[in-house]
Amino acid sequence: MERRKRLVKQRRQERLQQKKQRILDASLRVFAAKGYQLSRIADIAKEANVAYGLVYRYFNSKDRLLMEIFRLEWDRLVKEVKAIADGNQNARDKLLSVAGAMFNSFARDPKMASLVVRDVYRNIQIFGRERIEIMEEPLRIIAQVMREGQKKGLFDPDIDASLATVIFYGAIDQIITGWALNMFPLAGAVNVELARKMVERVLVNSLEKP
Amino acid sequence: MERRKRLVKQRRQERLQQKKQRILDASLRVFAAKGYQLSRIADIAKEANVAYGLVYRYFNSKDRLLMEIFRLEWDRLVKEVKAIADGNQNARDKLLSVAGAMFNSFARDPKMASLVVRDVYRNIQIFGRERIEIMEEPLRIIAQVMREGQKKGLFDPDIDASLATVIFYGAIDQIITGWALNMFPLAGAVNVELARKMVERVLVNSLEKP
Amino acid sequence: MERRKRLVKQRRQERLQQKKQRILDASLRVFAAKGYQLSRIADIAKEANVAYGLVYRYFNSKDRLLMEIFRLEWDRLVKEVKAIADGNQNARDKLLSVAGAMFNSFARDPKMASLVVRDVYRNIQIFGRERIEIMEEPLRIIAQVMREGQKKGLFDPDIDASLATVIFYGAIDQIITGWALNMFPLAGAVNVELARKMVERVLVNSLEKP
Amino acid sequence: MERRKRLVKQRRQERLQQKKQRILDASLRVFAAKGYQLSRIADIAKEANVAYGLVYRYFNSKDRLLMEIFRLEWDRLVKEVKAIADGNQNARDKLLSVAGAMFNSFARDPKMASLVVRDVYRNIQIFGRERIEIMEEPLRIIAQVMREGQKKGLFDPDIDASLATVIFYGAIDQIITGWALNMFPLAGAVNVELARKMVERVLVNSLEKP
DNA sequence: GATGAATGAGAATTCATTCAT
DNA sequence: TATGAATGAATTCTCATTCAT
Repeated sequence: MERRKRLVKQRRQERLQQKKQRILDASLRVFAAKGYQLSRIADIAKEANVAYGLVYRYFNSKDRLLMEIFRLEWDRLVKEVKAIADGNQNARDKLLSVAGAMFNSFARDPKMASLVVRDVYRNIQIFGRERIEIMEEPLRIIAQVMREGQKKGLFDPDIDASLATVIFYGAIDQIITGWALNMFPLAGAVNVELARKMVERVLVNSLEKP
Repeated sequence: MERRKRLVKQRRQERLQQKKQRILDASLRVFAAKGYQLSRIADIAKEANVAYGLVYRYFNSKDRLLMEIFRLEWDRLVKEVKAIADGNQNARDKLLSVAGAMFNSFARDPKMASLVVRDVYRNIQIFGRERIEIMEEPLRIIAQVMREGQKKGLFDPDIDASLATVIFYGAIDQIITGWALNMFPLAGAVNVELARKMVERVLVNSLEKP
Repeated sequence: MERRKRLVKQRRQERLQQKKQRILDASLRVFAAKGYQLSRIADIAKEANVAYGLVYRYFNSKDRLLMEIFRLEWDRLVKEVKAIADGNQNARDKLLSVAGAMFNSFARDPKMASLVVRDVYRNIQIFGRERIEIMEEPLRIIAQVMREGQKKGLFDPDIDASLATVIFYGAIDQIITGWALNMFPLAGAVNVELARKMVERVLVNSLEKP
Repeated sequence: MERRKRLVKQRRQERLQQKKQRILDASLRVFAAKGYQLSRIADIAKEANVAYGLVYRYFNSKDRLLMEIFRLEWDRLVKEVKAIADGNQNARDKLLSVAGAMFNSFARDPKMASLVVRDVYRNIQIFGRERIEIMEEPLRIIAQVMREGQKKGLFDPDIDASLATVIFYGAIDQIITGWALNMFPLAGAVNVELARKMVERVLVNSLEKP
């Protein structure tokens, strides 16, 4: 008797979770298609096949919805990057792994990446300082790897670590942006392997001590 | 008699031009301060000390206003970049000059750069495909320099020119973004000379044939 | 066998009654704290520790809930006032007793009185004509006492009984309102005895035949 | 030439003022008919024959609109009451004049009085403490007159001035409420003269020193 | 009976844009 | 040309009420 009750409860929980996920998925589709500003909650509700009051039960506002979508992906990425930074590889390989992780993140879910690139970024000011720090997290980690590489004698100490960090991150970000916006000159080609190789060839190698 | 008329006409023209300029300047200040979405035409009109109906006489819409602001700066930059590409330097020096031009462009007018970085860039979907091509112009030119360098035997032909272009452009763009948004790890420091040097050290050198 | 069944049934009834009472009590607290308009059913359900669907099982709507709360107290008061009017005292003492009953009603349950004063009273239009008549009941009774006093030669027949009724009722009501809203000049002091005395001194005495 | 310009400007000013007034009048009608809560800005705009954005140009919100309507009337009343209190009559005549002013205020504009009675009062909590003080202003003034009467030896010093104030004010307010809501036992009859006389007979006389 | 997820009508408010003067 | 009053479409969010479990 007890067991059955628990089962029923659990199943209900699951169904709710599914519904939340359905809204999340629908939002992603809608945001990705029309952009944050042009998306209406009504569109999302329709896409998810729920009443739009329900969107507000799960997410308190349109902003929160965007942030939640973003956090899910971003936290995963940051965690991954952090794990790489905390790993046993040398600084050089860490950077390569970070690049790989970021590229794969896009390959895995291009719509999400698109959304992050286009909307979260642009709306930084709406979300306030707190959010910016979240977005800067990968930069912090990369900077730390850069300095580690210099300390260990692997990277050239004459290189400005801050700028190198920004260059590295910007290069990767732009590649992803190019993919996301289908920009010249990357139009059409999402080749993670090549991107990794080129980052290595053009960027990472040159960090080494001459 | 004729001459006087012409003079009067000319002076009037000038006064109008001045007013248009005033609106343009005001828009830049307002957009830069609050971002495009949060800026109201009323704010701009107030800042420019004109009635807001007047904004519509000179610019057809808020979008046009942003685009026009953007075009002014962007066209200047594109022209400069194009001039560099068409010049007599070798490909390597051309890239360095392009980086320098872009950095200086920011140093000259940080607000404008901010605006471009934050708003134009991220509003691409609103402005439509046509705008994207304008924004890609520098990429086209840089790509062309890359290929020229490879053809001339200066750059390594094994490097993927498209990706190298994106990496180069992304790195510069991210540095400017970092300055504009006062982002970690560049917060506070706008050092054009150092940025140029690091781009050379980390990026451009590695393009050369080994 | 029969008896046990009845007992079980009775106990269940009681439990239900208790739950209804809990909702009623909670509503009172919530309405009193935030006012009718700003109170949400969810607040009440939370305060009562029940699901909010349950509120609808016992009360058909938010309006009904307010009315039911109100009726409980109001009916008690009206009954009391009616009993006084039907009693053996002379008209003069009846009025004093009515004033006392009203003041005590507030002293006994200030929150309820507050609610009546602030919300029921001012929501009359929402509740419709039927409700107004309920609210006018005490006025009817007081008017009747007034006329009785005049007929018996105790009160001055030149006084307009209607106006005197309204004056008497309004005075008492305002005193209670002052207490309920903590209004100047009664702020802080709830002195039923003094209020009774002053009503006698200022109002009731002057009704007598000169 | 100058003069004509000024004239044009002035006429425009007048037309604007008229429009604001038209909105104010329409609001009063709508609020009075349906009550504040049930009135929609759209109703008011329609009644005033303007677009509803315009309502927001003149009044920043629905609340402000109600408050502005209220203030216009209330300030007039308070000023009148204050003038009476500051006048040369003795305290007794001052009270009578205050009662008269309040009654006339209703007779002059019953809809307004209705609105004040039903909505401003009820929404006191929405408008916050500051508003309450405005509403208490007449009470302050009356209390002052009461005390003046006692000091001058005209009124019985054994009477509690605070309570007497509340009784006096409550009586008048209830009479007006009765008229406004067409309540028993005053239904139908708005007789300012009789009301004045009765307040004198039943209330004011009894304040005097025995 | 009890729960709380789901529904969706409803209203306030904003602001780009138009237009009469 | 210049003004700023006027317009009203568009959209978010709330919350009483219903209903499946």
